[in-house]
Formats: sequence, structure tokens, C-alpha cells
Amino acid sequence: MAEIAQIIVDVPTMQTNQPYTYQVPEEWQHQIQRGMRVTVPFGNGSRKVQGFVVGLDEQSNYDGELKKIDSLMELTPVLNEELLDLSKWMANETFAFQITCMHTMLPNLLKAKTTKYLKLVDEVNETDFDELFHGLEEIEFIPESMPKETVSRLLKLKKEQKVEITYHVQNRAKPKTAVGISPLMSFEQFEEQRSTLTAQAKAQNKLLSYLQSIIGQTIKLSDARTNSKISNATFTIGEQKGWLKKLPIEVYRTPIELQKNSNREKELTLNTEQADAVSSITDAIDQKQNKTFLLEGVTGSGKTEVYLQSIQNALNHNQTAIMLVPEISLTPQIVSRVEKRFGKDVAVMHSGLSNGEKYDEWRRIERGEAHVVVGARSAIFAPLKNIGLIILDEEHETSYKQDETPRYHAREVAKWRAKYHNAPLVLGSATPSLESRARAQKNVYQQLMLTHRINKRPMPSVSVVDMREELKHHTESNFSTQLLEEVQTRISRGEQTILMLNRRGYSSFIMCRDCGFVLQCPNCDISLTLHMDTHTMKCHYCGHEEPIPDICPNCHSHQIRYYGTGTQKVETELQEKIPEARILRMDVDTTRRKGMHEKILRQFGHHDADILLGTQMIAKGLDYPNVTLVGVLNADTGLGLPDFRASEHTFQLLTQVSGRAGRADKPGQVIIQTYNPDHYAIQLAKHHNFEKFFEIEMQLRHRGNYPPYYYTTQITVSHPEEKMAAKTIFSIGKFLQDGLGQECVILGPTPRSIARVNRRYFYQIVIKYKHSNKLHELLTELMQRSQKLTKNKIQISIDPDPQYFI
DNA sequence: AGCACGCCGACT
DNA sequence: GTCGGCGTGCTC
Repeated sequence: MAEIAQIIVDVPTMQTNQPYTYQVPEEWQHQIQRGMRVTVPFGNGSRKVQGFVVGLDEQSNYDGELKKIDSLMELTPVLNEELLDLSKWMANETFAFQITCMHTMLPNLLKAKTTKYLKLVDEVNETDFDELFHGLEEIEFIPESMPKETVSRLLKLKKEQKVEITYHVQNRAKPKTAVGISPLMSFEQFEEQRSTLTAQAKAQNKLLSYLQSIIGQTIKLSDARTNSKISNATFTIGEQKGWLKKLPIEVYRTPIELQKNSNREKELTLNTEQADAVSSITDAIDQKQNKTFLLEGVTGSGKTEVYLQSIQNALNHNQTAIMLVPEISLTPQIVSRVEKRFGKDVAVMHSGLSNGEKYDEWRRIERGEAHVVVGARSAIFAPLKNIGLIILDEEHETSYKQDETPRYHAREVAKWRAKYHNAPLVLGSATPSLESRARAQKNVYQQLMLTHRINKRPMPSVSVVDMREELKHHTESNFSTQLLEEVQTRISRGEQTILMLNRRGYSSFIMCRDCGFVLQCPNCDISLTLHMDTHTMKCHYCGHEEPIPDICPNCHSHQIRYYGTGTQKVETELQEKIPEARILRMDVDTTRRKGMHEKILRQFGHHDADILLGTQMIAKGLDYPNVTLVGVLNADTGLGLPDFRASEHTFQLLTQVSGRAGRADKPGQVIIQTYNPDHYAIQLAKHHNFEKFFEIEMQLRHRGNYPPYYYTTQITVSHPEEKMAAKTIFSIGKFLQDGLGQECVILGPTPRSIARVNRRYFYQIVIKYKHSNKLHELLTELMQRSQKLTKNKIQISIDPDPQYFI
């Protein structure tokens, strides 16, 4: 009986979002497994695409002629049964194509590249042969990078059947290799060889002894050289004499940090609360209980130690563990701490790795050589088997939600995998998301509390400065008198300061004082931002860039000035006010180059600067004992945003940045500058009172029917013409309204607050609901229909549980 | 996606 | 007349 395979092809469209049936060639009968990558012919001609085997059958229910699988790309599956199931669930949950989900779960190098070749099959005239084929039988065919005329001449030859297009799917997933050596003789034979050597041939004698010690093994040549202190030349002689053979061996492109893991760190002593937390988690691991814990602990309460010891307990049960950390706080500090504890058993996955390194880390996990995975969002897809524990640190972080398709939330994927493995999930945070905290309240999650800072360190004292009052006393400035004085005190005491600029919804722009003209992006409805380092005006949405004008393009006045607050402007002002201060600036501009992020942090850690000035990215995970002052320059720019999570985000940010002050033995101080000193988010952050904040915010959410009382889904439509976008969103609105009736609340349609981005107009609808069965059905239908609309240049995106509403 | 097929305008 | 523009439909 011939074998049949169900294959998801690598063509991300709605129509092809289903398995296609192929014949398994004779020679691979019963060799092919689910989850393998293959190439298959797809469509007319001999076009080839990559695909994933998702099913194997004895017979097909497709009644056309079946094509055959073309080739296998690996000998083992790249997706195991669990991840195959997960991809299906995720596609359904996020309204994405299954193939897109599969690629999201795998390292980039497993995404194949297809190439086309033109092959001569008949005589062509000499001019064509020389000019088009440069005297070759076969050339690569890249129509988009060839002159139009060349392409049409080639296509004409194809029509005349003088050339043929062949397709090739390139497998980019190539392990790196190094030269290895392997002894070719037995111990006795080597002894015989030794007797043929002259007394001076010391090096060769040494080589023989070395080879005798590694019989049956293959050793990397570079390792062999360092271990044996034998030169390369001698190994070459050994090869010539037939003592050893050189052969390529696979090596891992391992990130540097991993290689030096000699001094292992011991477990720290736990306080009572930590010990209780670890034992609750460990009990769940023991009993294979799929339970979710909310580990709520103030900054500095030792959550990481709880994670590490819980992971150790999972390892003790021969199980594996995943620990997710937000990308932004995936600092060398955290990574090295985990590596010092678990050594080579750890694989690290973050955006700083090259594609090759990511692939190799992935393979180490897949082969079971690493049992602990630490990484950012996508590490939740690590191909670990037998997972005993999953941890999400800083579980409230919005970066756990991917903001492009598939719009998955790592927390939801974590829940799914934890359930699959009957394993506990630990969500940790000082300021949990309201969703998680509410579930803990209702005992859906088990709450674990860490209320003490370790070493009995006091919480930093927080003062709120009313910037409205400041304005009455001196000219406009980003710095209050109090903040400046405190900064100066730190410098004189040899202590350090972190200053944070809350950049969300804020930046510097150019305005003409005479006519009020503001320089706008030609593609987007947003003002351009001034960048002093490159001396250009940039659009933060589409990347458009132009020179800074010195006369107003509108009224030709020279009175054109910049307004607003950017980190550069703040830095300049600070340097003027405190000339002796050594300032390090950290923002998108100074950290764009790879490794700059780490470099700046290292400099600050070495006390090469007194002040670290930056945006949100400095709020998280930094731990410098010498920092005793934290200043937030503008606490409330986020509060004014039309987003129901604005207060929550502000509270979280202030709490987090406050935690940076006063570690070790020196007490910390925090200064929050604001125009809304009485706002509850600011007042409660000042008093470190999450519980009260939770209470107030829950009331507001309840009144507004917002999460966690209701679920939300956002639908966005865009089109180059505003009318088309509006028309489409209104018809979608009507479609949903008709289908849903009273069970859901539909907000909108409204234009998005930045209505035009990249020459496209954006309109949106937000749906609030308690029960989603019908909605899910309707949205799936909408997805299917949207394929037709796409051809009209309409783009539709469905975002379940969106994190931002602006 | 990427390819073929088919229908319209503007050139050798 | 034909070449080539793109709108439409299909891929086991």
C-alpha cells in the first residue's frame, strides 16, 4: 500500500492554509515522520516549495492525481508532535496561517530560500548564448534584479522551449564544521610505528602517544593542538603517514558567554517566604500538577533565586525548564547568573544572536543537550521535551505579546505548553497585570507573596515634584530645583544617578514661531522628530528622513525652532546646568549598533559616568549598587494617552524604575517629576502600594467594561485611500454587529489616532466581549473573506487581546 | 507567493 | 497585427 503524506506548504495565503496530499516515494516508505521538512512540487510547471509533513495516511480522499514528495530536508523532524499541535492551536487562536505559526516556532535558518535557474535545452543563436548565458549552460534567474529587456528575451526563449526553468529549494540550515582528527590505527600498530622513528623525532613520538590516548574518538583539531601541545605541522605529517585522518566535524556557534562557565555559583540561602514559594512550586513539579502560580514580589525580594532553585528541582526530576525574560531585561547580568548556576545545561535565546547561533542553540535544545532555556518571547517555543516548569518573569510586560502576525501572547502559549506537560507555570512580577492579579484573587492562580526585600533593605523614599509649581519659580526646564540639587549631591559623594525620560507619546519636533508650521512626515500623519546626532528630521513610524530646514517651508521665516523633549535635548540641558557631570545617554539612537547596549551599561557599571540618562529601556533589570538616586523627568506623558491601560503602564514603569535605587547598603531615593502629582497611579507608586492601585484600577475597569472584566479584540483596516479604508471598516462593523447582536460591545469604527502611516490610512474597531464562541466563528469567516479584499490593496489585521489602543 | 491564462491599450 | 500591461484564479 502506497503511503500518502499531508503537507502544509510554505505559501502564506488563506487559500493554501490547509494540508495538501502527496505521494511518498517508494524509497522513503515508512521513513517519513510527522514534523519533517520536505520539498514538494507545487502549482504548474516544476515550481518547488518547502513544506511540513503534518500527517501520514494509507490513502487519500483527494481525487486528483497526486504529486510526489521531491526531497527530504532533514532526516529527523524539526517539529515534534507537541509543537505541531501547538501550531494548529495558535493559528486558530490568533487568526494566522499555520505555516506562519510554524516558522515563528523555528529558527530563521529553517526558512528555505528558493532559487530559479534557466537551463539551455536547445540550440540558441550565438548572440543570445553570449549575452544572456555568458557562455554557460545554466544561469540563475532573478527577474527582479535583471534588466527588463534581458528578462523578456529569456522568457521568449522559454516560450520557444529552448530553455527550461528549474527550481531549487535552498536549505540554509547548515551546521558549522571544523577540522577534526581521528586515529586510524590500533594501539599495537601505533607502537610499531613508534619503533620506526628516529630518536630526534620527538614531536612525532608525542603525536603517537596522543593518538593512542584518543583511539575511537574524533577530536576537533584545534582542541587536539591545545590539549597535546603538538603543532599543526606534526598533525599533517601524521596524516601523510596514515596515522590519522582529518574530517569535518560539526561544531556549535555558541555565544561567547556560554564558553566560560568554570566557576559555578552556589545556591543562595532563602528567607521564609522564598522557601515557601520554592516548596509550593516544587510540590507542583513533584505531583505533575498543571497549576499556575502568581509570584508577586517587590523589587529586590529575590524572585530570581526562587526561579533558579525551582528550575534546579525540575532538573532533579530529570525534567526541563523554560524561563522567559523580557528582551529588554535580558541583560548579561541575568544571563550570566543562570549560566553560573546551570553551566552548559543552559541555552540562551535572544535577538542579539546571529541566525547561525540561534540555530545552533536550538539544535542543542532539540538534541537534549541543554535542559534549561532562558530567552525572550519566542523562547517559549523551545523544542524541549518533558518540560517540568515554565517561568515568565515580569509577566506584565507588553513585549510578551508579538505585535505582528501571528499575534500570540507568550503567556497564553506558556499556559498551553504547561498544560500539555502537566507542569506548573510561574508568573512573576512586582506589578502583575490586572488580568493575572484578578485571576489570583479568584483562586484561578495560586498567589505566592514575597513582601520583604532581601537583606532587609528599606524601600527607597519617593518624592513627587509638582512641575506646575516649578514653572512658577523659574524658566521652563526639564529639571526641578530639587532634582538638580540631589544629582549634584550624588556626584559630590561619588554615587550614581539614573534619569529616565518617559518617551511614550513625546518627542521633539520643529515649529515655526511666525506661522505655527510643524514639519510633518509626507507618508504619515505625524510630525517629524529632530535627531541632532544625524542632523536630520526622522519619522518614527515609517523611517522617512530629511534635512533640518533653516527657513520655514511655509512662510520662509527664519524663526523656526524646535520644541518638545528628547533625550539629546535633555542631555544638553543637563550638561549646561552641571558642567562637571559625566553623562551616558542610552536611547534608540545610541544603542542602534550591535553591542552598544551592553557597552554603555558596562561603562556605567565601571563608574565611567555619574549619570545614566535614557528612556524606558533603563527601567528594567539593571542592578548597580552605587546608584542611590533615580529621577523620572516626566512621569505623566503616558497618562494622557487614550488607552485604558495608560495608568497601569505608568504605575508599572514608576514602580520598576524606583526599584533601581538604593540597592546594597546605601539607601535609595526616587524623584518623580509630574504635572499630575495627585494622579492615583503616581501617588500609589510613590507609596509602593500595588494592592490599593489594583483595587482602584479594577473599579475603573469594571465601570468601563474593560479587561479583565471583558476580553477585547481589535480589527484594523488600512488602504492608501482613506475612503476605501473607511468603507471597508464600516462594512465589517455591520457584519459583526449583525452576527453578534447584544452579546458584545462594538467600539467604533474610528480612525486610528495616527490615521496615516506609510501612505496608508488606518481605521479600527474594538470589540469587547465576555464569551467569544460566536465572535471567533465570525472572525474566522472574516479572515476567509479578507483574502478577496487583499487584492484590492486592503489590509486587515485581527488582534486578539491588543496591548495598545492608540 | 508565483505562475498561467485572458483581456485590453500602444507600438514595430 | 503583436507585445506586454495587470486583474483573476489555482496550486495536492
